[in-house]
Amino acid sequence: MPRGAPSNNAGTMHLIPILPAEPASPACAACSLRALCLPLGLSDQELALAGSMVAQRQAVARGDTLFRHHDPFRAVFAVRTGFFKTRTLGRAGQEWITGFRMAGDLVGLEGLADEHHVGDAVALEDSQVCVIPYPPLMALLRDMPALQRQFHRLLGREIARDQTLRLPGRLRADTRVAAFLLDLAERLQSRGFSGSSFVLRMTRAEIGSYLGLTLETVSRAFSAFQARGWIEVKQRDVRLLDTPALQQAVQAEMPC
Amino acid sequence: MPRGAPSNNAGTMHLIPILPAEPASPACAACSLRALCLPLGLSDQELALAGSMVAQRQAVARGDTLFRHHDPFRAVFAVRTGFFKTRTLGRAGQEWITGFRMAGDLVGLEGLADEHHVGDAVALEDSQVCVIPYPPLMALLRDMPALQRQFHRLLGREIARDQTLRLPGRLRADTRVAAFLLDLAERLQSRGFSGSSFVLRMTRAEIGSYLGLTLETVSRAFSAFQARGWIEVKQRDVRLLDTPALQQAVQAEMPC
DNA sequence: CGGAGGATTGACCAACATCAACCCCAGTGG
DNA sequence: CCACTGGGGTTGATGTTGGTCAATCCTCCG
Repeated sequence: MPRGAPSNNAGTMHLIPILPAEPASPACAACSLRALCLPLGLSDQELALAGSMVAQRQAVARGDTLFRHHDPFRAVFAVRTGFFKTRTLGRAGQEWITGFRMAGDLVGLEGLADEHHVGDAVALEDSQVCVIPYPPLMALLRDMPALQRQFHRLLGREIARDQTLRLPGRLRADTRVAAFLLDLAERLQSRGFSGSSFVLRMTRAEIGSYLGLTLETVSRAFSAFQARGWIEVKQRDVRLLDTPALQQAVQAEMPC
Repeated sequence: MPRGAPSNNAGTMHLIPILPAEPASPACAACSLRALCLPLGLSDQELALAGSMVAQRQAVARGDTLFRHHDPFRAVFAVRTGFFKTRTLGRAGQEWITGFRMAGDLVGLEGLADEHHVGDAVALEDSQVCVIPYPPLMALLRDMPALQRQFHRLLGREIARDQTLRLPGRLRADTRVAAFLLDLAERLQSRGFSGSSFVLRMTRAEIGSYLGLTLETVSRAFSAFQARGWIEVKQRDVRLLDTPALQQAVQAEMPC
């Protein structure tokens, strides 16, 4: 079992690398993530139709890429289980992390812009995604206003998110780390996992790259929070002991 | 004539504050921006329909807001003439600039997320926008696949843009400023203005806020570029003398 | 002509990056 | 079972970048 495998998410092991054209047996209607994902707000009848749009499930092993920079954009992906990072590779090979995606998130929306993906999506643990081919999606959006509305909602969320997440760029280092932990905790919680005790799926270097910090600075921030009794960290296991204190530290610097 | 008025954009003066329900006389079909804006790729017939969707034009005077944080989301706006900044206000009243918008850009897309706008949009010069109410837009997207495609394209561009523009957060100060100038120049050029000689519509403080720098650092970067003969700056007038040098300075640090 | 907001420049200092040593832990092979 | 290896994490010492504070200038506008 790979390092760091004790998973927040159930059912990520024993995956066949690709499940080709499996007709999405437990379709959207039976998916526990439907309240977070595209089908939110659909009627039962619409749910069945939406399920038919999901051409296949795909398993992505830890370390494999879901798509690479400049791949043709054919589909968006909904994460079912697992965890992804999205990144851009520099000419010198350095990695610029642009985001982390978990169950219920859509990945690959940047490809809407010009028929090509922007950056890579890499699985940080064995994962499973629903493949939603773009042309059928477009057609279905036309027929189902509720689906169209929800799709727009998710797109708007990405845009609004990036607009508020630009802000961390101007925060002090440990404030950024605190904001990162709180964001992660909240997203895990909204997906039914514990929001106070979880396993980091990414390295310190990846967190740093995402936040625009070095791995040492991230490590120091963790240590500082632990010294203050706000969190408990041991390698990748994190326990939030004083969420309000973290929130307050962030609020003090953040707008709204 | 207001300060800094010699404008890149024609036709920004003598504006009536609001042009209520003016039926968009020179509709999309006659608009010089249609190749940049929503109607890109529509047939003549579709263009006429699209024009009918634009309920009204609205004039926004320099300093006025187009929408404010948490205003109900009713419409997206297409900038016809002028220049906007989008921002978030902090509790202490400090301003966090999230972007600058010019002719042909859509503003207010973040509102798609949850029926409310996120942040304010403020005109940096006398401007004019097309008001595109959301319900009619949704309906038209349903009937016109080309419009739907283009709408998605613009949304995807926002998402991809934020993903690459997160990067400046990790660049050195003058590299960020160089990237900012180049981005501005390119956008102006693609809209038919000069890409090598233009007037900054925003203050050093606003640039700094956008880039996560102080106004002093922005000013120093400008001075340094000028000393190297790369640009010529005098107050808000900028002339790019050695674009390749600027590009190279950015490339050296940037990925892709 | 005076005032005010914006821009420039300099001196100083704090925060974070860099460099480096060391530790921890899992996996591997003898 | 233990020693070894290597990737990841922690911690400390030092240096650089860019923020802070402050003085001065420029330009527009009343």
